[in-house]
Amino acid sequence: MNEHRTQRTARIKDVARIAGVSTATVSRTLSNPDIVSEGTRRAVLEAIEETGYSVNLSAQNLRRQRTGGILALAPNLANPFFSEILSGISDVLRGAGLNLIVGDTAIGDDARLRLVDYANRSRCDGLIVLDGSLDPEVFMRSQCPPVVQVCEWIQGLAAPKVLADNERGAGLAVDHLVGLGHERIGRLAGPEKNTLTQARDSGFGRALGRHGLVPDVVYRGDFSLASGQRAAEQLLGARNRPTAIFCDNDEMACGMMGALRRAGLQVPEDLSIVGFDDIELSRHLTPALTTVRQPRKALGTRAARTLLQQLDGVDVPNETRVPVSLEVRESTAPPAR
Amino acid sequence: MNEHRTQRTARIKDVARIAGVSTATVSRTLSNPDIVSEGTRRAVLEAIEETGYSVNLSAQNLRRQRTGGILALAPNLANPFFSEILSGISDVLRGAGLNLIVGDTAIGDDARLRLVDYANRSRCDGLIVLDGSLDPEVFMRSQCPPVVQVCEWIQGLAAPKVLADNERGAGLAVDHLVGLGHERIGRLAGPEKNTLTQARDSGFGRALGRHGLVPDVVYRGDFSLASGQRAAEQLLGARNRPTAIFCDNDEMACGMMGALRRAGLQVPEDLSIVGFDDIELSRHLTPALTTVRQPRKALGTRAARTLLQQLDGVDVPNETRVPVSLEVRESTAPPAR
DNA sequence: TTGTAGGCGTTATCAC
DNA sequence: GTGATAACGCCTACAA
Repeated sequence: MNEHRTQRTARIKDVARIAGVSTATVSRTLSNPDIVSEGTRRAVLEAIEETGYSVNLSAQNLRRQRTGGILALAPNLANPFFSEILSGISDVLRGAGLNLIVGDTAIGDDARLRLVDYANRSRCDGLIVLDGSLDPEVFMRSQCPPVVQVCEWIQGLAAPKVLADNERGAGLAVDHLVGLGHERIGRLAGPEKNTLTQARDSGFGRALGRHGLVPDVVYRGDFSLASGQRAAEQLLGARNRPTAIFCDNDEMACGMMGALRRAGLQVPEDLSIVGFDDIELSRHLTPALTTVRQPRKALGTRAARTLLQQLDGVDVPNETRVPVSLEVRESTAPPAR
Repeated sequence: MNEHRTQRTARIKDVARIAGVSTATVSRTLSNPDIVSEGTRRAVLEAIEETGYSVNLSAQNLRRQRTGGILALAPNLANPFFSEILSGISDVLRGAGLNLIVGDTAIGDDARLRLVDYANRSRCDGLIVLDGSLDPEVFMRSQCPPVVQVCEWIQGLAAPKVLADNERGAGLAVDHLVGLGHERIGRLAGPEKNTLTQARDSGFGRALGRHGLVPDVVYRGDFSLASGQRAAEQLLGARNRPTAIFCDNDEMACGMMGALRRAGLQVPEDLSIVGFDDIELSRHLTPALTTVRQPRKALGTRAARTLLQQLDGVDVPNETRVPVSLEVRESTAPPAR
């Protein structure tokens, strides 16, 4: 209870002195309590309590040759889609005593250069990559710690992936729309080179094919609300509209729906819309959005667990598929006669 | 170019040996290039290039008595409101060579205990707190590094705050509604003990007072879409409805609006709604939401800069107010006659 | 301008 | 069971 003037935070030495043992014993008490005797342990714990000691992580990390941190690389921190995945990652890492360090890859030109610094054993013990547009080479150098990819993935990077079942999701959307009677089904897709978009494109095409149909118009967006709005404007200007649109995420669907309704078009009466992700908002829209549900938190936790296994030297599957499901709400209906 | 079998990553010693200098010189070349001679510098940089050396941060941190990380504590990573602030923080920290470590405070019962471990100099060089519901004591212990609070703040914690001008925001909303002719203005507020809600409550009441009015009904929510929906249900069941509602954030406003419209009520014809935050979504809703704009990214960057100044020993203002503005859109109109 | 050397705080190895 | 002690990799007086 006595206040020292110099509030220097306690070191392991201080604890050792007060407990009347060596620093080695203090260290053991903390990391391997079973091998110290009952009495010593108690003395040490008391001294720790008294001094308010907590281990210096920089020193511990140096000694243990690790950093205690996992770096998550996301294209856009501000996007709720990614932040919920991060939340899942965070949960798992905390349990493992690891810090979650986040890196926003959506920055200036120097971002790619910097990445080399970050993908380094001295910076982090592992990487979780949520951005499929990054250069694979960075992650293939020997200094780079283990990597896991989530949601999106990088062409040519062999690191394990944790993915939603995108093909199946697209299939569910198509089956639903065709079941309602739609035959002219368009698409609001993500960027052409995005692996996730490609997977859904392929699922979309195949599912249509099973029903003897072919894709109608395809618009390109960038997953933003604004790009949904832009696609709606294109759609409104077109002569021959599809009766339904399958969007690559809920935000674009939402942006599109807003613009369409503002222009006087009725959803779903004039046009059915299906989204992807099932962000929380979707059920609160009017009309509530029919969408393919993607368990984002689960994607995050799975990714983090996969990475931890890798760090433990356990073999992990090259690809983990997380199931998706269709949430049918109000934005889809049979096409107008 | 020669591949070693053991891909041991290069140390400062290796660089020194190859460059034919001492490790001290290598270190100086990196941290203070001006004090080494032109030729030596070039030799060292070449050796660094050749070995692919990058400094070991654990060692550097230990030596420098720092951690290289700033911990941001947010109540809910999955909430886009916070994630955009984090994005601003991330930008600034990266520029300063600091890692952004994120901690989700919305976790199990043990969270509060753990906090003590995290608010520690050996864990991070500084803290940015986005959660006003935390225990102030944790941040007042001597082991705790400098703290900055953003958006919300903790009663009894003296750490500098970076805040939106909540009182004024509420005032803008009220002035707008009163200007439209509303006299019975209700409120969908956040939790009673939330400091941010309190500030807006007070701004709300004062602004009404200036117009000779008093607050109408007050609903309590928790900033979630779902709680907006619940408030709408209460509202729908009430006899004597206000003609306008001022909500503490856009998500509650959105949840409320969705539920009202689903029940057949027209916004803004039957009820005007004003939100707070101006999240990206708000302009895409139908009707587009009138809301108080809060520059979230700026809040993040200001907070981060304030913290960096504190770390540099610069005096910082106890409170920084970031201006807000009213975005008038479609969800507000004169009250029905 | 450059080199030498001690120490940052911890843990693992080796004795006892 | 416990205690010395030698690293972990880097930086910075101090000396040259």
